Order: sequence, then C-alpha cells, then structure tokens
Amino acid sequence: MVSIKDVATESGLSVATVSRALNGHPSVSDGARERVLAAVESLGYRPNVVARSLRTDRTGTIGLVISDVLNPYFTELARAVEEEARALGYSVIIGNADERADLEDHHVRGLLERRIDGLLVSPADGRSPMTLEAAAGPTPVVFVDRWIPGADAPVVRADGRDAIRDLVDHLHSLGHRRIAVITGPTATTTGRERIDAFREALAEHGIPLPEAYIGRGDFQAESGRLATERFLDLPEPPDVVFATDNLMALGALDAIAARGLRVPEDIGLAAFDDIPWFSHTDPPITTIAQPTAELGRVAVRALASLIAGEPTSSTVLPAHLVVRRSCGEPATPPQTDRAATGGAARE
Amino acid sequence: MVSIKDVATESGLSVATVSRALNGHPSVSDGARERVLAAVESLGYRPNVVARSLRTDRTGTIGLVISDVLNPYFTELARAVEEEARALGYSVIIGNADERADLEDHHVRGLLERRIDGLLVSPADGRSPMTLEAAAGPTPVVFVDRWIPGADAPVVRADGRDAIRDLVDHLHSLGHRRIAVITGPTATTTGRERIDAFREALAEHGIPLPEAYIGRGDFQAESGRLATERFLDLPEPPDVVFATDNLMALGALDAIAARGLRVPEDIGLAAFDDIPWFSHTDPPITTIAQPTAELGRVAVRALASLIAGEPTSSTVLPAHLVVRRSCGEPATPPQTDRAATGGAARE
DNA sequence: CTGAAAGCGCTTACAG
DNA sequence: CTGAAAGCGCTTACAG
Repeated sequence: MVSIKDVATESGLSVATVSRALNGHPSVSDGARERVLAAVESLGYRPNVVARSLRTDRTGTIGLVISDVLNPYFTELARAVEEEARALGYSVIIGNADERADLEDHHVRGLLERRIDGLLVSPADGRSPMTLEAAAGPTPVVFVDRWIPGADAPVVRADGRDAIRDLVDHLHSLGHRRIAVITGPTATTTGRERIDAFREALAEHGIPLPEAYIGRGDFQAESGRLATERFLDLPEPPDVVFATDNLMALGALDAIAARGLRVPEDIGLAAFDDIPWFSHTDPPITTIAQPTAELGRVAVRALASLIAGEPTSSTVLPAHLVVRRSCGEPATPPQTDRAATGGAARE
Repeated sequence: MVSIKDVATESGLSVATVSRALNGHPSVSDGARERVLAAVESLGYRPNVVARSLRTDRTGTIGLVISDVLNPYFTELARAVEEEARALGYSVIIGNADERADLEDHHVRGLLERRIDGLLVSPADGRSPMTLEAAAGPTPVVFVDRWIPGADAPVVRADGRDAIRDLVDHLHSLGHRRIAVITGPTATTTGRERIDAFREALAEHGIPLPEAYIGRGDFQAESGRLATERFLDLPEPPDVVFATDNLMALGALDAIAARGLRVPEDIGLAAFDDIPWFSHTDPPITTIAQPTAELGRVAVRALASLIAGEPTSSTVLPAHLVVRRSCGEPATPPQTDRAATGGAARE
C-alpha cells in the first residue's frame, strides 16, 4: 500500500507538508499543494484512517447498537441515524444484538475497542454489564428508543402512553371487552412502558386483564405467533389482541391465518410501530406510530453535542394512534392513511 | 484511556509480555498471565484495536455496501452477512448506498480508507468508478446479488431466469395476456436480468410487451407507485403487473389501493423477492423467492477465502416461484406457503 | 511556508 | 519465558 511517505518522495516534499496539504491546512503554498495532489493522483494514494485515528484519538465514527435489524422499526431508525451522522461528518457502525444480552455485550465491547467517538444504544437487556460500563465510561453514550434507568446518559425516545390510552378508548368504543396483549421483554423499558400503560388504560375502563390474556413475547415474530396460538386455544378467546411491536403482530397474523380465521371478524388485532406494510395487510392494521426517523436524527445530534463537550439533555417525542380496520369498523371514519404514515418510512 | 503501558507498569512486566499474554501467545508463564489479567481487570484496560490494526495491517473488519437498507431483501442479506462474518471472527461495517452511485462511491472510499480486510458489494450502479477501482485494487472484493460485468471479482448471486419463466407460465395459464412489468435500474445486473428474462418468457408464449407496459423503476417504492398509476391511466390497462422487486410491489399496492381497486379482481400483481409480509398482504402476493440468507453466507465465506489468499470462484444459486393469490386463482392448488417461505426471514 | 522529530498504542522479530 | 527496540502511517508542536 502506498503511504504518505511515498507521496512525499514523489512530490519532493516532506511528509509534514503532504499531511498539511491533504488536511487543508492554510499555511501550504499553492505550488506545494499542487505537487502533492499530482503525486496522490499518480500514485493512487489513499490515506490510512487507522493511522490518523491512532494519532488524533478520534475515529470519526459512531456506533449504533440496536436489538434487531430485521425489525423494520429499527431498520428505519438505523437509516435515519446513518443519514444524520453522515451529514455531521460521521460514519456509523451498526451492531445487531438480536434481542440477546450477550450479543449486545459483544458489540458494545467491540465498538469501544474500536475507539468509536460515541455510542448510540437501544439496549436489548437492561442488565447488559458492558452497556452500563460504557455509559459510565469516558466514551459519550446516548440511549435511543430504549434506555437503562439510572445509567448516566441522555435518552431520546417516544412516549407511547397517551397513544396506548387512545387505542384502548378505541377498542372500548368498538365494544371490545375481552382484550389480550402480547408484551415485549420486561427487561426493556419499552416493553414495560407498553404493558403498564395498557393495563392502566384498561383499568380506567374497568376492563380486567386476566393472566391468560397476557402473552409474554420478546419483540420477535415467533413469540407473537406462539402467544396468539395460546389465546386461540383458550375456552374464551379474546375479542382483540394488542401486539406491542410490529414483528409480534406479524407472528399473530401468521397464527390467525394458520387457523383459517379472519381479522377483525373472528379476532381483532392492533400493533405498536407503524410500517408501510400495515396499510396493505389483510386487513390494514390499526397501530401506534412513532416518529422513528426523527428519533434517529435527534439522537445523533445529541450524541454529536456530547462528543463536542456540550451540555446535552434527553428528548421525549410523542407517538400517536393510527386507526385502520383490524379491530373492527370504527364509529368515526378512519383518518386518511397516506397522510399519516405513508411518507414516514419512504421519504 | 488506560494503555498497555499502564498494564505493564501495574503488573510489573514489560509491554511485550503483556501483549503476548493478552493474545494467547504460548510462551507466557502462568504467573505472568495471571498478573496481567489481574492488572487488566483492576485498571479496566480495553485494548486499542486501532493501534493493533496499524501494526498488524489487518482490521478484522469487512465492509458491506448495499443499495438500500430499507429494502427487506437487503436487510435480510445484511443480517446473514453479519452472522456468518461474526462466526468467522470478522466485524462488518455496512454502507447504505440508497441506490445512488455517489453514495456508493462515498462508502466504498470510506471503507477502503478504513483499511477493511475485504469488501462485499452489491453495486447500485455499474458505473461507480470507486467500486471498479476497488475491484482492481489490493483489497479483496466479492460481489453479492448484483455485480459489475468485467470487474475482476467473484460473484455470489441468484439466477432468477428459470423462476421468471415459471411465473410467466403461471400468468399465461391463468389467462393473462396483457402483462406489464416494472423494471429496476438498467444500470444493475439484476435489473437487466429480470426484464430480459421476462421479455424472453413472454416471447415464448407469443405475448407482446408494448412500450406502454414497461414502467421504468428504481427498485424503490415510489417508482412502483408511479409506474402503476401510469398503467392504470392507460386506455387498456394491463391484466397483471410484475414488479421486479418487493418495494416496487409495495408502491404498486399503494397505487392500486388509492384508486379503490382490488387485487387480483381488477388487476393482478406479482413480485420479485419474497418477504414475510407477502403472506399477509391483501391478497397474499405471488412472488419469486431468493435464497437470501444463503447468498449472504456464501458471499462471506468466499470473501474470507480471498482474504486468506485461497482461490475463490463465483456461485450462482437458484430462485423459485412461490404461487399465492395475487394473480388470480391458480389452476393447481398453491404450494403450502409456510414451508416455502415462512422460515427464511425469521429463522 | 516548510521540515525534522516525537509520539499515538500496539506487535513481533531478535537476543538472551 | 521475558524484555528492549523498531516500526506501522499518520499529525502536530517546535524551530527556522
């Protein structure tokens, strides 16, 4: 590989001058700059970022550890993060924890050893010791979507509580009284928030939530399928199921279809996280939409200010209910779908 | 940050011995090893991968440049790549080209400067000069899914030609004669292969493909929507539309739904790329499934052998037709959906 | 405006 | 089994 030394030789200048020319340092003569550029061109020189990073102690890279890349919610988040990071001059390295604490550990450790300038993490598990250690350490950390209570790092997330209350109002107004839920891992903040808010909203309507109507899921499709099968095996199956993320809703659809049942005639379905496909499932799915891309952008900006040593605070953005047809016909006409969600993931 | 020198001081050994102990070098006494580990623990030492990479000239990292992370096909591919890479001891850095040649260039250049050990790329554009340069340069390169004809690098891809012929047979047997297609960018090999194979298969049946029935798309949802709107505006709209990737099929569904039309009664729809949602759209979508995860795994193994200096060849895997209900009722009962596709993306 | 030199944190022949 | 030393490719005070 051709190094800066080769460029120096070729251009008849010192490596110091070559380095300055390449980094746009003001005190380089036009002549020197031209000779450097010519040498770079003829040699096909490509600066070694590894060496530069070692010297400058910054890599121009941020890490993003998410729980599941196959989850369209996180895919959209990751994309927004990359775009905003690129705009600010950072590259991003994504680690996929696949909802596993050990993989989360693996990626956080790897990213730290790689000397990323900052870390964005949506913890798969509130108990991952490496993530806790990272938040306490010198590398700037920002939590996005999920967080670890007590850890010393800003949090950028959506609050789904109001939207969940709206959802329960909606279900109640449609006459549903036997309402089941598929939860996420209780080790995650979003998992806990969603079940807690749901339980409270049901209580406000005096609707019970028996143990049999609670399916313990893990935010992945298979768990949604299994939980739904158990609901359907009950002597008194629920009227409607609330899957607290989009993949578990997909699993629920699988289970319902496998029995030849219809949504919403045989059983209703609501979800958390809006994704483009929910407009085109049979029937379109009523769901709670998060400002996903905005979360990603805000998180990156928060991390960038942390890296710059500026004071940085947490941000909470609202989520909102998108009524479609999967819980039955609404009393009021549904809001126009396209305006509410069509652009979000495909802008 | 605590460095290897601090560990040496703390343990009363030289940095050389600390380095050997940390790297599992055989000639280190048990006593020394224990003291090193104790010092690492008490100091919270984390090796600096940047420094190691500079010294060893390998980063333990491979790059993956794909055209669109929001495309579930590429998401699944990326995930398989990461899993296989991790199994082989590599990290992967993903660059999202968003179907733009300039972004592809940006990422390939960045990855090369970062001194990745090898590069996996699915070119957004056959004319990206950086990608061509990378393929010609010293860093091992493997193309996955798409490739650049003439570039000197192995290719791991699926061949969709037979499956496309099966699809056209299927459409023909259902009585469709006015058949339209939404193509991908002709700058991509997959874009060209799909339209070419489609055209040939139509010709075998003596079915014409008028210019008005060809929508030029870019593998993204919006282009599928626009192309479909134009088809629907035609004095004689097609019986059925073949969208040559899953996102353009989503866009087509958007356009069809926006006019209050039904699939397949008013217009049929077939797609390329199977994804879990296609089982649950209204109606379930007939599509061509690629062995996506396998492509990712094979590509990583090919790249790893290239890195190891072993001879490496290209691989072509077959794609196959999955008949569902979006083109009309099949003459023969549809194959069971779950076995064919359910596991692929959610294993 | 330019260059010589130190040093970032590691690894690894080389010598003992 | 262990250590002193060179060197990976850069950047950046320091001196001129």
